[in-house]
Amino acid sequence: MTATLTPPAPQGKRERAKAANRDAILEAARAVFAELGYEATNIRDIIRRTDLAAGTFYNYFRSKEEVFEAIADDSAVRFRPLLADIRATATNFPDYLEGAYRAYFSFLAEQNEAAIAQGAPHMALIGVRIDTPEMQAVSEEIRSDIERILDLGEHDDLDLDYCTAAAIGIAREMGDHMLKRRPIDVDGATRFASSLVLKGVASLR
Amino acid sequence: MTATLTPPAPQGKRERAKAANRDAILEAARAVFAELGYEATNIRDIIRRTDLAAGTFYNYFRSKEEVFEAIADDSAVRFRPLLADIRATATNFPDYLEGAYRAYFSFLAEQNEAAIAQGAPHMALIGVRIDTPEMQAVSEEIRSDIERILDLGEHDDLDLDYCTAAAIGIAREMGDHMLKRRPIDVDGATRFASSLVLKGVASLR
DNA sequence: TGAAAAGTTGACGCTTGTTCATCTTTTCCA
DNA sequence: TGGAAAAGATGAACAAGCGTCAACTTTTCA
Repeated sequence: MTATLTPPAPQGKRERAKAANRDAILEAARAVFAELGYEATNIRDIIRRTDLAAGTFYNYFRSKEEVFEAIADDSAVRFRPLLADIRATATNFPDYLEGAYRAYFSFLAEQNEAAIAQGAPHMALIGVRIDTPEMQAVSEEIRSDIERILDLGEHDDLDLDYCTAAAIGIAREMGDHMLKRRPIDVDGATRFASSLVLKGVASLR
Repeated sequence: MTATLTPPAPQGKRERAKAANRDAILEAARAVFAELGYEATNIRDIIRRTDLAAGTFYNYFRSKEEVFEAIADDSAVRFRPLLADIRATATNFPDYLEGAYRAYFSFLAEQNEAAIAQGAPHMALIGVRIDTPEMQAVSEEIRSDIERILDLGEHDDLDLDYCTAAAIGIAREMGDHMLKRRPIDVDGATRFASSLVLKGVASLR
């Protein structure tokens, strides 16, 4: 699928090896989870796909659950800069909304490109959702983006928290459905989601 | 928490025992998952809370994952009749929407009552979502409810699938947030969700 | 009433998780 | 540049937990 974002400097050999090992484990885990599903996967399956020894796994992750979370977290880490771009560009709410949804739906499509191409054998990661710290950070960014760009005043009683939750819920659920359609229609999903929220929110202020 | 819906007739002794055992396992599993979290729980932890033997577990479920799914499924099974009530009563879209959201949010609050009362020790089941057959059935019911009640014609090009997904995504995500607030505000969540969707959808037709 | 069917039991063998003493590689400073 | 110290990898060994199954108990039914 995709390698983890490499931090800027190619530091000492030790640190590079560490990053590479971590990536190798994540990469292998992604593949195995997709192939066997979460429950059926065991740590030896994961480590066998790398050229590392069993014990090494525990230098990086404490359990299968932790690798799984790291994979999810990793996605959030890679998504953040895309969202930052939108934030930097959009000057009004409609543009922000549309940009953010498009960014998310395209990201999702890319992420699942490989799985989709080979007919989605297990899709282990679709339908099971987890909340990681990085994902929460993204939520909070979106929340403050909305607050700023809508320029919410004292007596605007739009419930910002619910508003963010609703927008994100739409993205998640629609994202799953979008991935199930052929051809994958990022555009349609983006238009649908952004106008729904735009008009819905307008009526709530 | 809550016992599984008991089927009408109290049949032969054998069948009654089977249902009771299954319920006992589900009940124990719910408690243990909530206490230890999913990953930390093992099958013996679950079986120890019942007066059954280890081997008996495998007469009912194949794995920990399967019990987990059964718990989720069970929720959907209990939710369905509530939704059926709404369907039977509501004659227009706004009423249906509001009724369905209220039913869902109250159901959610009740489900988590126990956990909330004791300060939510682990909340193992919040933040991890899974899709079970019963849950998909509920989705499909909602989809056809919307279709019928909006009386979608040939050239209405509202995307029914996305529409359902969006409405459900809002419920799920807002539901999590609602549970985190004190006091729990079913009313506020219901109003927010239903007007958002109502106005949003109106603009999309 | 008793024989067959259904279901339960828990000890056992085997898979998987986790640790750790040892070895290899890298760092860094004289 | 040499070599001691630190960091980290290795995999065999041990521990924990899974899932099976032969024996046993309970229920059904003719």
